[in-house]
Amino acid sequence: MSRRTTRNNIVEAAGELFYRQGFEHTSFSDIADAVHISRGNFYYHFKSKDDILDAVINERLADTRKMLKDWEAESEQPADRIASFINILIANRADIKRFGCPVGTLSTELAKLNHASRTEANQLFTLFRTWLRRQFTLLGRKADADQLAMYLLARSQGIATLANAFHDEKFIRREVRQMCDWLNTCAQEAAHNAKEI
Amino acid sequence: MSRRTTRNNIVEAAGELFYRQGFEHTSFSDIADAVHISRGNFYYHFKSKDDILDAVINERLADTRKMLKDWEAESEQPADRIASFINILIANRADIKRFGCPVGTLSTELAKLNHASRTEANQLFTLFRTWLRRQFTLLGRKADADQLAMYLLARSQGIATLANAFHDEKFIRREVRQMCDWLNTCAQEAAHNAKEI
DNA sequence: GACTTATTAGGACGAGCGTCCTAATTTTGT
DNA sequence: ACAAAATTAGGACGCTCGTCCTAATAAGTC
Repeated sequence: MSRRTTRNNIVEAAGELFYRQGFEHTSFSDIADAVHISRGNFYYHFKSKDDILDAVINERLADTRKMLKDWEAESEQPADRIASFINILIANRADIKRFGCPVGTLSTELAKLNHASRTEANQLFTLFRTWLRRQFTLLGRKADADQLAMYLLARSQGIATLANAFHDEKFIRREVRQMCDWLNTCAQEAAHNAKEI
Repeated sequence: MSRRTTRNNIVEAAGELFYRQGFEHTSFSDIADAVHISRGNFYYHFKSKDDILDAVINERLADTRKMLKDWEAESEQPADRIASFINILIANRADIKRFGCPVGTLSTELAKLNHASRTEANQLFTLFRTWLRRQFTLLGRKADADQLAMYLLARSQGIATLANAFHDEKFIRREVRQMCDWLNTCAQEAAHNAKEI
């Protein structure tokens, strides 16, 4: 897809390091070592560390938009699409156990730093929220679609936080199973309501 | 209770700053300004910054133990005690909106820093987990007490994370209401099961 | 009131940080 | 092949950090 430019390498390595070690705790030297370039050379591609962060966030936003689009293409049924969302916890369980949720932990860190890019980072949450809301609407839960979206987002966040704290993958599996059950109940209720009308 | 010593002042101010700005992002100068003491003078009371963190964590552990004990003393019914837990989200909603959950955000940060006191900090989670588990057991849900405890912990964490990201207190109120409903259902089921036996 | 101990102030230190500058090198276009 | 442009390396900078040291002051003891 995108060419293997130095700039891309920097963004990729920085994104990974920001996720694993946190934004503040990641230095230019860390990134330079990962990309195998000189430290002082960053400023040809970016004008500051914050600038790198913005690039990382924008890439994540683009990746997320693509992922959500793919999920819509892959599944006809909104319930199946929502299930795709739930299952990222399973797909990324090893990383989540070690580093938490990439979206949530970044949002939390930037909030503490009172960082200018807070808002940008929180757009990641908004992306999921809006997308989930639409799926729940399609499912026939227009009235409380946003509440359901937020419920699912919050629950996923909590699972990631605790899985990370307790280093427990099995907890993720169990909770995902419960969330899938909940989703089925949700879908059945919606179908039942639809019949009544 | 505890005397107003310089040491106590340091721990208190550091605890507050670690919560608001994060551990790493809080410098000795920040704490010194808050306590109105000289910067170099910390090392009479503590031997390192990590040492201050340990003191902060230990104080939080002690405070939490006391709080849990008080909840047990205040309420006879386990369901009411669990409700006390749920309601800290309401009591602390303003701080949670601004800074997230003190337990969760510290755990998340120390995980990224791979800090030696990670384990200590996560004891805070364990405290709540064990206590909640006991209450659910008393409620008659011995078989899945731990799962219910983890569910409640995780959900609370997620609510705090999203309330912080979206700067939304109303979301806290709504979710707390739902959790209380869930708790009531939980208690009724338990009572029903008890009758059958 | 002198002496010992406890506590504080304030600055020095070395290291690491983000940033910036310039010279060298590689790539590109003709 | 050569000039222009793009890219990189490497070090200098000013600053802040955690840490440490020592002199000054306050508190407590006999």
